[in-house]
Amino acid sequence: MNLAPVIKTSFKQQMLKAREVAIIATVNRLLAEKGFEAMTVDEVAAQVGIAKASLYKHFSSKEELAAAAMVGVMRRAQSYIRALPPNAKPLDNLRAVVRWTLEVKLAGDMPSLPSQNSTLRATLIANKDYMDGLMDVSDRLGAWIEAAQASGDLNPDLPAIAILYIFFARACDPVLEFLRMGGLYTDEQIVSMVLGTCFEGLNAR
Amino acid sequence: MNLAPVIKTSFKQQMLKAREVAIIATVNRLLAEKGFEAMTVDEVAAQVGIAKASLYKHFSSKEELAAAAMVGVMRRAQSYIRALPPNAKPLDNLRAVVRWTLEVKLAGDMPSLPSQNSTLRATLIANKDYMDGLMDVSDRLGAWIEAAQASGDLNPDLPAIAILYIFFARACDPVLEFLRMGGLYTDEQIVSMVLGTCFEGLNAR
DNA sequence: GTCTATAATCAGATAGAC
DNA sequence: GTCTATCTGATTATAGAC
Repeated sequence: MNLAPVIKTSFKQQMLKAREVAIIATVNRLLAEKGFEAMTVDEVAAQVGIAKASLYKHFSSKEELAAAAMVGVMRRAQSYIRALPPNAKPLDNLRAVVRWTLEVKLAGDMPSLPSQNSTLRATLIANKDYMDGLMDVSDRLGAWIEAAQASGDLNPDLPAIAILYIFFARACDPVLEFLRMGGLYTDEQIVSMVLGTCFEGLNAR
Repeated sequence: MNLAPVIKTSFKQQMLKAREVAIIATVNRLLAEKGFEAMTVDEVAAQVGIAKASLYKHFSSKEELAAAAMVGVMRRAQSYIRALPPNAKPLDNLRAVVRWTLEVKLAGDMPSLPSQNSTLRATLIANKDYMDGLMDVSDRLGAWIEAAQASGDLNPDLPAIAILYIFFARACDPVLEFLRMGGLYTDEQIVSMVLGTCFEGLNAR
């Protein structure tokens, strides 16, 4: 039996897959650094080390490129959340998720989307992987939020959805960069401060 | 005596000034709506109702245009802060400033800058009016923050600069839009929730 | 200063050979 | 699928008449 053809095909596919991973990683970093509007497709191609036309064989538009990066980070969030202990205190798991978000952002791995870009929003909303991930994350966090409110850990007067949004907003909190720019604090200190004020507020206790 | 020339000049200058005000107002709104990158000079000219070339007689670049809007909002912030009662509790004044920021943003009047745009940053840093305003605001808020920490109202374990940054970050907090999009809450409720969680945190008390 | 018309450039996307 | 070369349209900025 001659297995060469199938092996060759598989190898080729692996290479293609690896290239796509490299592309998405580059897009992810550029989205984190400068955002969707400022990121150019030329730049992505140059940093990946391939021709721009080749990019368009993998992804049909700049929006699809960004969406792929967003799906990636959503998947990572899902993995992280699923790996958390199901029997832990809901509040502890929520704090862990927020901490994870802040750490990813501080590491420069959190792609940032423009607040209002209709074409990109449309692409994301049409992306089943992204929307499924978003729903899954929202449902899991939502359940913990309600449990934490019921057990008297989180403020029960706030709508759960508001708390959820406040968590999501940590993914684009500029305070992290502001503090890092000052150069006075370690990343761990910065994360601790922002995490602490998120849950405990600014007031003295 | 013939006063016609001087009157005519003054009137002309008033018209020019009014036009500049209209331009800046338009830029302010567009910056709030879509941000610097997505805003186009054509759009500004069209909405003001003048030719694009005329815009460039008033402002030498798109960056200068944006900077003018930023100077405007900074001046308004200064006015608001200066009008606050100097003998009030520092914490009360700080809450008032944060509330004002949230209300301006919710009203669609808070211009939003891209996190990292080198050319725009350079223009802003080179703009004396902007930097002076920023320093003034920072100094005044900084003094209140330290006073509130000393009096046991704000958490004294946090660096004052971190608290200041957290206040500044309310000017681009996406939670406001998120909550408004849901359509379940009034603007006043939204402001109250975000203001409350900023100072009191998410935890139950 | 305002206008129309146009330059100059840049960025997203594609054609077509290999 | 990858490349070079190119198209197309949008966008910043300016020339020059009035």
